[in-house]
Amino acid sequence: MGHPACSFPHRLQSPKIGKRQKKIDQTRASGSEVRARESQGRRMAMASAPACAASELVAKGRRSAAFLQAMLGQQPASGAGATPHGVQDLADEILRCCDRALAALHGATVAAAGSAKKRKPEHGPAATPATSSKRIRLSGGERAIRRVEKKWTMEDGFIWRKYGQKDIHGSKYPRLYFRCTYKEDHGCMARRQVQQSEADPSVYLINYFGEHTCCRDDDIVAESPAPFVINFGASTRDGQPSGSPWPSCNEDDGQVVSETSDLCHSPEEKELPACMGNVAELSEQSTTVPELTSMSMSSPEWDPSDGRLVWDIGFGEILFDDIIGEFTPLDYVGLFQ
DNA sequence: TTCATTTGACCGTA
DNA sequence: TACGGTCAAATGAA
Repeated sequence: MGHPACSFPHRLQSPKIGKRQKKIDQTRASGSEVRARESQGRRMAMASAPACAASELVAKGRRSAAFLQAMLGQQPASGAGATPHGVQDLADEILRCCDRALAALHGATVAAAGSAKKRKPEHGPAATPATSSKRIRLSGGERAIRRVEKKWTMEDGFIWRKYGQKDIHGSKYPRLYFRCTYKEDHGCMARRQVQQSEADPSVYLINYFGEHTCCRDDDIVAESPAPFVINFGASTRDGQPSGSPWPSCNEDDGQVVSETSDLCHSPEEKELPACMGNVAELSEQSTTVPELTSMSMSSPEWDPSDGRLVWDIGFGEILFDDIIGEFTPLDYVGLFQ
């Protein structure tokens, strides 16, 4: 399946490639078909299952911490049974850590997503889209669409194979070159370049080139685990705690499929437009996005006055409803305290 | 033993 | 000629 953006540099047809292809062919000849498929299945599982499981575990941990916090809050404010302040702080810290872990697991896109929605254009001159598409010239001379993303993690749900690293002139951090692991198996031409932001080393600037064709193979689709489904828990209009507002792995309905862009999104981006958000799409909807460097995440907090989760990400408070409601009916959102 | 990563070298472009 | 992108042998990890 060809995509204009997938055209590979013509150097790949050099004699060197013949040498490399020979090695690859040898490797293939030595391995049985069964082993290859097992390996393939393992890799595909690695692509999403661990993140899924980790997300679920962290969400569980967060629920437990939230209950603990609630229990502590029910303790009398004074008297013999009063909760030590440090314990409350500890519970808060656990919640924050869980939030950040979840954010990291899903590309930490929600902060940018939420802020992109709430943020007013006059907030800061340095606002730049976290994602952009433009045409650039590749080394081979051809042009291709690329997508640029800012993320707090290099993980995007795909399995990448690093094939190079280069110190970039005038840049403090090297640029890492990745191609899809399934380039040889499925001819997937997706590539990406990852470089740490100089302004904020915790932020990765990721350039995507080409389109993932590996994820379209029927056999892989059949082997791959169930798509990452968002479960916000049962409707809790009665206010009963029923689960985390964070996504978790669930076979229930409620899967929301986002529109696709010109490039293949990662499975998680496809399956998880809600809650954790998709920085690419959301940022494309808005013209400006706040600088990631100035954002600080904290736990969403329950506002009993109007029954909403409020999320302070450093740009003033953002209503959790605003993030979730963008994609999914609020009835799906299980609010918890 | 297999596979992924590292890293120096090579090549094309500006 | 400088720079960026890619290759592929060497190396290390599982």
